[in-house]
Amino acid sequence: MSRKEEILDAAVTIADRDGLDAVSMRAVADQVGVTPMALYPHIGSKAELLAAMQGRVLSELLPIQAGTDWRDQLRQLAHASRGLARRHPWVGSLMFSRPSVAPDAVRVTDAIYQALLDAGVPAADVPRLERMLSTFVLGYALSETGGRFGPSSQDPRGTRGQLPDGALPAHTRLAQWLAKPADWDDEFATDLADLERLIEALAQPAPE
Amino acid sequence: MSRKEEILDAAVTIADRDGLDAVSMRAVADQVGVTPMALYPHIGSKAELLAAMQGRVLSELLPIQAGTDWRDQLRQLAHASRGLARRHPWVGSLMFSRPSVAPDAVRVTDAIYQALLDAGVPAADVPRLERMLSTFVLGYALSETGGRFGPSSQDPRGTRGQLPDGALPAHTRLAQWLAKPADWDDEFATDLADLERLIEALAQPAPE
DNA sequence: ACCTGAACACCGTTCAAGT
DNA sequence: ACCTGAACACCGTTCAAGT
Repeated sequence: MSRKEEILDAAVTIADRDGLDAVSMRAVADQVGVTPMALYPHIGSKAELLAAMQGRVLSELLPIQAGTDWRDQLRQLAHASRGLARRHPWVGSLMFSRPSVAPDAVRVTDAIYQALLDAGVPAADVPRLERMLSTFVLGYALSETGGRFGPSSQDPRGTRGQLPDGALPAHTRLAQWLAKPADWDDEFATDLADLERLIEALAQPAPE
Repeated sequence: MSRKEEILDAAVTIADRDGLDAVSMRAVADQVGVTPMALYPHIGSKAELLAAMQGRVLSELLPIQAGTDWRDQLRQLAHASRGLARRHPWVGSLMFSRPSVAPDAVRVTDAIYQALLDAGVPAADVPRLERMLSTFVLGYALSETGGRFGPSSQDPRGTRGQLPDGALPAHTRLAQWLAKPADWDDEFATDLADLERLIEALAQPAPE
């Protein structure tokens, strides 16, 4: 194992255990058993270290088993991406801050393109639709791991007190459904099913 | 203007101009003309300062003009949210890290609920669909401002060299459409139109 | 080539002291 | 109540020096 891989391993371990903020050059160096400055020849800078960490965990999405059904293919990739973000809760925020150009990341994009082509989506719409789907999947995963879907996101009881009566008519009408907590697994699957129908609607009758 | 508002103004000004990383207690204190420790009685901690900044700029989405058409309503809110994220490029990352429970943010959610109810979406599906739509809109905005849609996100020519020939068959097939840069305004509008159709598909014939 | 150690210019926050 | 100033335990990174 090269020193660079050793450094990446240490950084990922720290991020998984203590969060991205705990990944300091000093902490990584400690874990490796070396002085902070010894990291620089191998990783360049902290920004490059973060990019390399992202590339490394994205490889966990591979290999993609070539399915015959585009629906299975997209579902598998979506669930795998969400799983990845749950195993490495820090990766979501990194995904939005740079293009995913690591070779393994581009392979994943290619698989999504292929699934959309198989579905019969016009070639001109494929790149846009890939961005839309990955934006949703990454956004959902980041909402879960980052805290947007956290407690009180559904039940704004505390907030309602600060607002005049009747300021939230739709919340009142939906009180019954806002009361019970969401099942994030179910919701993700249902969202994907809706998006699958969106894809079908865009597909042309003759897929080739 | 209270001291707290003065502090929030200073923090937002710095973040808009130099990015979120430039918002340090020391920098904000400097801008206000006071010592760093003088901020604490007013804002509690840096984490609370960030939350307050988020709440403050979200208020720019108000007031929501009650439109008769749910389509107009959703489109306006989506474009306004994207515009907000472009005026304050730091807000996207904050949105994903905590529930939007500021009173003004809940008003926005209520307007979306109302639009979905007007569209005829079953009440049981409304909260889920609101989360799906806002996840997409916020994710799209963050992709633009954060850098995910940045250069080389579409044309992975550099990466392709690192991969064996034929590793990216779908990219090859789509070369023609991947070559020309995307128009992010157009793409956002097209995505919204697709999502509108998704909403229509979920709507029941009798909206009441 | 690879690593160390001191230094620089920063952080958020605590604490005791001033008015 | 509001603010200051010194201090503590951190940052990322440069630089000169060692092997």
